[in-house]
Amino acid sequence: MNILGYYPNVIARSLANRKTNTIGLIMPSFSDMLFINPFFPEALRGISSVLSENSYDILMSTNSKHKEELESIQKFIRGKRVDGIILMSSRVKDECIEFLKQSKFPFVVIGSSLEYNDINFVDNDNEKATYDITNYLIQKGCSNIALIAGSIDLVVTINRLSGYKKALQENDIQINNEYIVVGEFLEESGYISAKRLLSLENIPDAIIVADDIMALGVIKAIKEKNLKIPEDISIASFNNSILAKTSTPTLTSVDVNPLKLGMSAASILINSIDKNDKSKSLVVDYEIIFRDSTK
Amino acid sequence: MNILGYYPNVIARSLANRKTNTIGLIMPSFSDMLFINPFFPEALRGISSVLSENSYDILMSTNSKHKEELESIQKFIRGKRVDGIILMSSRVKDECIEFLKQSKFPFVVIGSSLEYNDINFVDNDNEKATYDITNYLIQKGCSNIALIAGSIDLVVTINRLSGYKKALQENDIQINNEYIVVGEFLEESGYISAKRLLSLENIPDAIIVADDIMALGVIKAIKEKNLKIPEDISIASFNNSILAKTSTPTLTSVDVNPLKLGMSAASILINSIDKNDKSKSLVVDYEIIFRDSTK
DNA sequence: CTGAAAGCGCTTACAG
DNA sequence: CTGAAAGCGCTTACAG
Repeated sequence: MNILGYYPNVIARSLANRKTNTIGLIMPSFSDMLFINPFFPEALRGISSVLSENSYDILMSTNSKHKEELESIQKFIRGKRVDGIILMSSRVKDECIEFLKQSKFPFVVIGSSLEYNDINFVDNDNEKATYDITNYLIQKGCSNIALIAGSIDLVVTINRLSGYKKALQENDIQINNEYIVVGEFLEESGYISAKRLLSLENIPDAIIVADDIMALGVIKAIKEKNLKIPEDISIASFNNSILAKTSTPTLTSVDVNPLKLGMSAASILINSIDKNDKSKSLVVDYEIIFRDSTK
Repeated sequence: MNILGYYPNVIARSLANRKTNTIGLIMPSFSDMLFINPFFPEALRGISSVLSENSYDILMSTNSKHKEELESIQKFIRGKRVDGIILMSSRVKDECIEFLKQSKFPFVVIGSSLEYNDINFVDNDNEKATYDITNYLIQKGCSNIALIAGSIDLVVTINRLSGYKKALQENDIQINNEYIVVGEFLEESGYISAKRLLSLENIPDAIIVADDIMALGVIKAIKEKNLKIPEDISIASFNNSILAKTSTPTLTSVDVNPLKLGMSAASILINSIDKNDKSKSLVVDYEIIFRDSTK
């Protein structure tokens, strides 16, 4: 048939056999962090490579506001445009997860849900990662450890907060709520949050930051105060982007393995569609890369 | 109808009216630079926002090798899956452009073609940008100016090379082929290319680099030689990513406005589809951001 | 102007 | 096992 130049009309085929061979990718809205963050292209690369091998295409949602994410999902499902959906992030009481679960439509979350265990998801053990880092800083003699987290709506923030608190408690260090700051995944936000911490009576001797970009702002604020990193204040952050390697000082940062998160998410989803697998979750290893910003 | 919970089947509609309201996005293959580069997510953001406003969705190609790009295009078109196509980069004798033009299928290129003027495209004036930078460096007293470019297959490389040569010639500076190095858009490649330049008998007093990430490698090589930036060697690069702001020293870099490139590409394509517009091209302004890596 | 029929290009289930 | 018909869920062109 190929010799005759025949090529099947994919749309007609989809209509007939009720299979689109397309996965809907729900992007974080642009107001959101993930777009700037190198996490996103890496995860997309992982998703794309696995879907490609399995002859699935990607239909990307084009929403600019957070509210539009659910609308995109509904549009994709009701319009019968996709066989499954990948959510790139998860929130507390996530209405997208809620809707997808209720619809019994195949989906997978990069991240996890506080409300449901019986869904497909891939995630790091963010609680343990933050627990490990906090413990490490304590081991190195820090006792006034602050946390600059991302939005409190994000499940990842809740998990990290909980790992942070757990480590402090186990080491009999009082949790100081002034040391917990919530920000956005932007350099400016890191800067502002750090300035707040540095204006406290007891300034922290270590700061854990949710993302490398934010950490750059933190470094800036600390340098402005003429404090030394890591002598006066240690910094540890997340995502191990190229910024962590190139900043001054270089940043201790957690590699969350976005490529593997993306690949795993895609393959779990495909199995759930093609083989009707039960809900499955996977914990992807993280790795703490120690650099000059910690002792 | 909405009250009754009716929602049209988009697939069926597409089959009936031969319109998918979907744009195919041909991603650069992963081996390629653009994926790591912040250029890509920004351009995607621009594309996405315009398509979203016009009720178009994005079908992303999932190719991992360069050769697969053309296959993706053929699959999209023959399968009648998209109404138009956006190419994220352009090469010399680009077979994707060739095929699309021949098929008379609506498309737009982010970048330009050396072979065709009568296609839809958006691009910076890369020749002039490089011309401007080279002139600036000459004005500041540099005369041994090197160029670390990207792949020679890319049209952007050809254009920049030509702007570089033009500025040298106009200033009666001999073009030294040893000063022209071709690399990949990776830090390591910048490092290796710079080491080569620094091993020459007459080392350059200025280096123009195709991307900030590569420039980091260049900085590293120069520091290893205990040379000073910009006193001994000036550096200027492209893309004005966050790396340019945060590296030590900070980098003079060209902001190519990827957001606008993406938005313009999308709107030109939509006009070409919906209003059957003639081929149109747009030159997007660049801006040279001067920082500490140049005098 | 309205409504029923034909058609988009496939797949599937069924008659032979 | 093969081949023609019915059906996927819309839109479009046409008869009334």
